[in-house]
Amino acid sequence: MTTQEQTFSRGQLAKHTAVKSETIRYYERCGLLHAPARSAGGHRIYTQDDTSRLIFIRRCRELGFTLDEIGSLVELAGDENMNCSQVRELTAEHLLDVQGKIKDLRKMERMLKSMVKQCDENASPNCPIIETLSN
Amino acid sequence: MTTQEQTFSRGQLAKHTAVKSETIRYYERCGLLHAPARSAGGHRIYTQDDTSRLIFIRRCRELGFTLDEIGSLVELAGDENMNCSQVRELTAEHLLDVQGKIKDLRKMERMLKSMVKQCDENASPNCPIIETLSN
DNA sequence: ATAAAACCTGTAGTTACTACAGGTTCAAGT
DNA sequence: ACTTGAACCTGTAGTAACTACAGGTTTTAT
Repeated sequence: MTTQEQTFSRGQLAKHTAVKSETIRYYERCGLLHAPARSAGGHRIYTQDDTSRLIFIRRCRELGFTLDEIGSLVELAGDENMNCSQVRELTAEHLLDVQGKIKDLRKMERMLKSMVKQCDENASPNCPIIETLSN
Repeated sequence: MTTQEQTFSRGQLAKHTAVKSETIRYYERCGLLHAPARSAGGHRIYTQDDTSRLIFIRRCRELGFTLDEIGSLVELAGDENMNCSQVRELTAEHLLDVQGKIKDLRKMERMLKSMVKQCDENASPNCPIIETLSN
């Protein structure tokens, strides 16, 4: 007796994984998801495995990994004799990336804050924000 | 006697403003820069005014404003009876945007840091990063 | 049996550029 | 005056990660 595995339509998979159904199709085109089985009428049929994989992908996206990076992670995750250090390296590299972005944004934040503040304290008819931007 | 104003080719404008020459063409297509005068042979001829405007645009970009937002800012800046409060509002809104992004990135940073740390402390053969991502 | 919801495909739009290809003009040196 | 190489011209396509159609087919529920 084979275990009867649960299957899902694209819409159902979308609900279970919180990934939009159009995005699922997109991930298939990108090669992040395997092409699934099809019904007689041509509708995609997904399995539990697809659910796990898609949730994995979604988590990675939430952490800001690019689809390319996720491709590598998925591959590494599925590798029998997986090299944990490669995963660590990929993650550490991405962390640096994120930290770089934070640094840039904080600089913007400082500038913007000071501009708004200047504006609030301003009495002259000239807009201090425009002045700052024009120099 | 009319003041002889200095003019620039696209490449020269690019050098003066630190904006790439292809980008200048792009900004013109977007309507951020006016279509400039042309030489007999069809080359663009820029003036000091274009320089100022482009530097303004570059500063805005450095602060993370979108081209749409910059369009509004440029317009407001050129308005005789400009409403400073509109500029302030646009800036304050953008500041919130930036702060939101920082918040998101910091969350990612925390997660990624903890994943890398787990990995470093790990002795088991399973990769803790992959485990975390798979749940 | 019917009707609505969900699905199918392929394509085009989004942001802010960047990178050609294939041709023309300009500036400098001889 | 002539030549040559750099800079310019146009239009189009590519990037990332989706999203949003249009126009048609299948499933599902009543």
